[in-house]
Amino acid sequence: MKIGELAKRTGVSIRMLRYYEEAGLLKPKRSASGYRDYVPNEVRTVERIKLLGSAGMTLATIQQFLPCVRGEEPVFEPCDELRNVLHEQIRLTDQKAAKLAQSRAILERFLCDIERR
Amino acid sequence: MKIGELAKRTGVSIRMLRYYEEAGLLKPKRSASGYRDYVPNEVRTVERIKLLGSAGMTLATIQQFLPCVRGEEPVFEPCDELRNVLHEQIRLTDQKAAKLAQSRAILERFLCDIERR
DNA sequence: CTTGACCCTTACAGCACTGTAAGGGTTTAG
DNA sequence: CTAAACCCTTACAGTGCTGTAAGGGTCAAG
Repeated sequence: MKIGELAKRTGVSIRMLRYYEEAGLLKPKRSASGYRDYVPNEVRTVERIKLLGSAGMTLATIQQFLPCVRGEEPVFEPCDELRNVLHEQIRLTDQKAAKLAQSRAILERFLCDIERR
Repeated sequence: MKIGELAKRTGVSIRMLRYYEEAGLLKPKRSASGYRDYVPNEVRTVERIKLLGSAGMTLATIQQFLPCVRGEEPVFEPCDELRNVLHEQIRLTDQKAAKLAQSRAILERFLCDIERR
């Protein structure tokens, strides 16, 4: 499968598929002429990358995490270490959420001040 | 007051004070030799910028908002329009928070999957 | 006068993507 | 064979700050 088709099937732009590769998340073989040649399985891998990305992970983090999710078996060895990544990720998310809640409170206060002029 | 002192008093780096100016948030006079000369009042303005910034506003947004907060009187005319800015800002914040909550849920799910291997 | 502390401008770096463009091969259908 | 449709690499742009460095004036104290 060439890059264009993978892009269509996953909804991820060609640009980003190349970027994923640059980040070490995909390693497609190359045809004689240098075209990237993806195995059908990669479709799922890309879906997983999207999922992890939507969980707020950086590509670098996803790279640590992906081996764990790759393959038919959902989980395996290095996951002991990856649990930490996950906890850390959750911590970061909560932290951002807290900051956001604080921002919201400030905005709310401004709104009150203005409404009641 | 020169820039170094304003920086010390507000805890904002010199770099950022110049950046605020570039964004149109501060307009200090210049001494004969070209040094920025801030009036004492600017200390409060900078504090307000920090506050609005901590509410998640972009400098561009703060610029729209600042005239409303500037001056002794906390609020005045253009605030009818600024109410919209504020509502929009809250909407954006809620939107980010929602996305974050979603991310957290995904992470949580991963964590479960892993814990229960 | 000299030195150290300050100030000025311009501009590049970095984060984490994402788009787009330039310049140039490959493949495939007509 | 030719042209459209694809693919390749390299690299710059933009977002929204923030730091840092280069190259060069200004000011105050000794």
